[in-house]
Amino acid sequence: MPELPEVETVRRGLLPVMEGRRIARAQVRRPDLRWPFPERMAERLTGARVERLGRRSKYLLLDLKHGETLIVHLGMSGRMLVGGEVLGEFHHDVGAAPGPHDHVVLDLEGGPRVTFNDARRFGAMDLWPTEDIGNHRLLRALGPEPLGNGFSAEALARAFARKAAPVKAALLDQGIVAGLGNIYVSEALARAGIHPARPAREIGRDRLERLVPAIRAVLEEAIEAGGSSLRDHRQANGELGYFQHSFRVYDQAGQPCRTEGCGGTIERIVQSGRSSYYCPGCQT
DNA sequence: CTTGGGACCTGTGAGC
DNA sequence: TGCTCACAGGTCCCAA
Repeated sequence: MPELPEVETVRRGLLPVMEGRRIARAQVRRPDLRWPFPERMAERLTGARVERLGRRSKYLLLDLKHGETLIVHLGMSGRMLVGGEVLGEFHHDVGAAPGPHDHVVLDLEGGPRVTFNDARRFGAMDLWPTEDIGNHRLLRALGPEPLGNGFSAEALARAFARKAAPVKAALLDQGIVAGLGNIYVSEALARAGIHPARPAREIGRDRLERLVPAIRAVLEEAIEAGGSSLRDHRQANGELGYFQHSFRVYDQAGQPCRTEGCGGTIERIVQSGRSSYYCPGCQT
């Protein structure tokens, strides 16, 4: 579910609710998500003030006043509910009582209740010293932020230099660039005119110079649109999650290519067990 | 070292 | 209506 734009949308939604506020009470309703929760997580969160709410790749980072950071990953189906609103996955269930998938509940002092809900439980949470956050096992091997200064055609050229793997797989590798997922890789490759099966090392410098801004543009536009909402029937908040209407190829198999004068038809292929979408007419 | 496949989970929609 | 199957926005871990 959530790739960088969706996680950033969640962060922006939580910001006014959580930043600067104390967690009056934390409830942990099961022992684990993908991994066991850290020792005594509820106690360590209770009473903690959220100093800063940041993001690294697809991870939310809540810096707490006592020097620990709460690391949150939404996995495939993780959502954050604020009061009755859903941030991150824009399905609804507004106002529903705590359900079987409401795993962590945070009651903020003078603020609403924030609930972490994750049906599939591929998500994760951990607590780690803020000063050492870069060494956390989940964060230490991440590549550059695609919207940051460390990401460039030069950086991609170095990472792709001896990679025989398809460019689709290379861009999903979080150690090469952090935050892209299945949707935005397909969308970025479509914008750059690159076939997803092309071996990464075969892509020339000129095309990498097009790929980098294509990645940045698609992420920025998606953030602007509040991310992408798939498989939802309706929205609680009309301002959120409209980027799915701007997909050029993702989930568009059989549809005509939107590129001017192309006339191709979008195809779906499977690469390392995951769907890739592209236009055979204008992606080479 | 690289690469691909399996594993982890639950929910949903299509087809019969 | 109810069943089965394919598939879903991620990524760790391990075998080849």
